Amino acid sequence: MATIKDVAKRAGVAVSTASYALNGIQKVSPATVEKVQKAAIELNYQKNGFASDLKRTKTNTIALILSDLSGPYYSELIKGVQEVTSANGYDLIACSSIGGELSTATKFLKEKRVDGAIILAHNISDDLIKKSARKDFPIVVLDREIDSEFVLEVQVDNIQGGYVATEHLINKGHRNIAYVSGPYNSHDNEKRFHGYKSAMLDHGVSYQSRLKISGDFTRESGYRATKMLIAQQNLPDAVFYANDEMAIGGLQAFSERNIRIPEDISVVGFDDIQLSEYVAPPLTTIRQPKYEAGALSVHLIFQLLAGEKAERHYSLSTELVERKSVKN
Amino acid sequence: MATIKDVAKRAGVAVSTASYALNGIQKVSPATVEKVQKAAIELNYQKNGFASDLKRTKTNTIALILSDLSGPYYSELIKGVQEVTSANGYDLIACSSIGGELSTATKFLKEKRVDGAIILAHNISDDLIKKSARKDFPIVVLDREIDSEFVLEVQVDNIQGGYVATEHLINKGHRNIAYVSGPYNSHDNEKRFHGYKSAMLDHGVSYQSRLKISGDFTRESGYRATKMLIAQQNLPDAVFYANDEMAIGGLQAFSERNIRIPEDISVVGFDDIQLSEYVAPPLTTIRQPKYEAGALSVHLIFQLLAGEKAERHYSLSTELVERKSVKN
DNA sequence: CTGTTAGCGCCTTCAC
DNA sequence: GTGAAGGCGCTAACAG
Repeated sequence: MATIKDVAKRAGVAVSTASYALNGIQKVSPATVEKVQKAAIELNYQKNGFASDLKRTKTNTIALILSDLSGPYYSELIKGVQEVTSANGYDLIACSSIGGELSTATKFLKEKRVDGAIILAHNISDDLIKKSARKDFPIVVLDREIDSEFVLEVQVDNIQGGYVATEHLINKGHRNIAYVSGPYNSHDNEKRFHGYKSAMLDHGVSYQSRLKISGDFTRESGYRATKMLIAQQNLPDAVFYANDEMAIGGLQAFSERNIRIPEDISVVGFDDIQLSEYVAPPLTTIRQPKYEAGALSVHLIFQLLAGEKAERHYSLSTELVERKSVKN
Repeated sequence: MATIKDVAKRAGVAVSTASYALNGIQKVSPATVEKVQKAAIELNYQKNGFASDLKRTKTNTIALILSDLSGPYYSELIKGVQEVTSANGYDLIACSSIGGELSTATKFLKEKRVDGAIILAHNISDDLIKKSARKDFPIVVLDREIDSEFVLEVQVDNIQGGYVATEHLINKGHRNIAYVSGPYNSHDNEKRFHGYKSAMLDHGVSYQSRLKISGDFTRESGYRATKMLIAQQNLPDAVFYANDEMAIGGLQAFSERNIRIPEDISVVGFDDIQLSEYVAPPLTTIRQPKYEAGALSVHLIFQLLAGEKAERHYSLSTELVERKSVKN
């Protein structure tokens, strides 16, 4: 592997001159630049990224940290992040936090292998995030609240989403509305639940704790929760699932028992994942502005990197997507 | 930012000793190790990853290069790669090749910011791959053939897949079978088509070029191609779409014209994407061993990195998934 | 077991 | 406009 030294030698100049020439710094004569470039090509020279980063203490790349790279859910989010990142001439790498403390994500955070990070990964601790963030290493969190000067929060308004979903059900004449929850440690779940309860309250519908069934955001758990609901005999008028995956699991459970959606019972989900449009019946759900969340997050990172100030908290609103799983 | 020097000073030892202690090299007394660790914690020391990589000329991370990080298609593949990578104590980063020559992917390849790469991205040139690969930087390509000592090819047996799909249609009594193709520059498409033709030939079914309709792997193109097919009046008995996305577009076109699947016409796709199970009717298709492809690829990288020899070409076989889009 | 020291490859003052 | 030299933070001989 040729180094800049080799190039300099071959071009018959000093290393510094070669460096200037290669980096387009207006300090060398055109003739010299050409000589250097020629030598570089002849030697198939490629700069060593690490050495360069080490020296400049800047990587020009930002990381997107996800708990699971393979989740189809992130598609839109990634797109938003990617577009803005490259529009600003930065590089983006995605890394997974699987493995917790030993994960690639943790390593990149701790060792500052990037200039900033966007995090949507439960299994990265608040503590690590707080410790890692600093002026020249801003972090945006998408799934939690962290009180630190260099950590910004971009959130989807889950309370409003939960409220709208529930209100829709109420407006369609439903009163007895069950809530299938996400895991207890999920912020998102808590807020959706909060919205659900508020809507009930505001419309004079009474909430009883038996209406809350616990799930964990997986399809399987939605299936199980629904089975349980069915087994308990007295079925509610409608079910609000804290996410689409669980709703799809629920749909399956209902269909196995020949309970028709929406004739016998109405269903609404949350997220608007791609599948929701295709299941039978197509799922009425709450769309999250994922692309926007991604794009905004990177924007903020660049803002902080540029030394500008920014609000610490952002809330993006959701939108009801009406399809066919709610009785009219 | 504290450096190892600061730690050493605070612990009252030499830098090398601190380095050994921090890296768990059996050369320092337990007492010293403790002293050093204490100092490190007090100073909130974090090693600088670049400096470390620079010195070791090894990053312990491999890159997965995809043309579009946001494609849901890759889910399984990524999982395979991820699991094997972390099982070997390596880190994985995913990066996109959007932007071609200027992309993050290109930069990582050129600057050797990782120890090896797995590539599934049309817009990275063969030339760049050939130039980048070397003994200590093995590359696995998933979507093409490249003749170079340090580039390995892992492929799905598309010919066999195309053959099996077509044969299935023939076995079910179809004779007049259309093929909706992917883009012309796609290796995968070409092989699937090849399989299709072989199966026809082997079963004494004649192929005419009018049976081949061109598409480009997008849902939209499947929709358009199907519209065209319908407009031409004399509908075939069955359509083999070169991928599921197009088949799903086709399903929609048929449904708009009230052409029933599979009563009026049979359909088979290719890929077995998640959606295929949920569309109406559920799509009969060819499953690709994506997880296996990912896992195998990383395995091979590690093998080469360890200096072992490996076959240069691998072919993984596909499998027919029978659902409801083919008439019995 | 511990300390000294020489780079890894590059960038960047500072003199000339 | 060009060259010499120092150092980014870390590791790994080598000596003691």
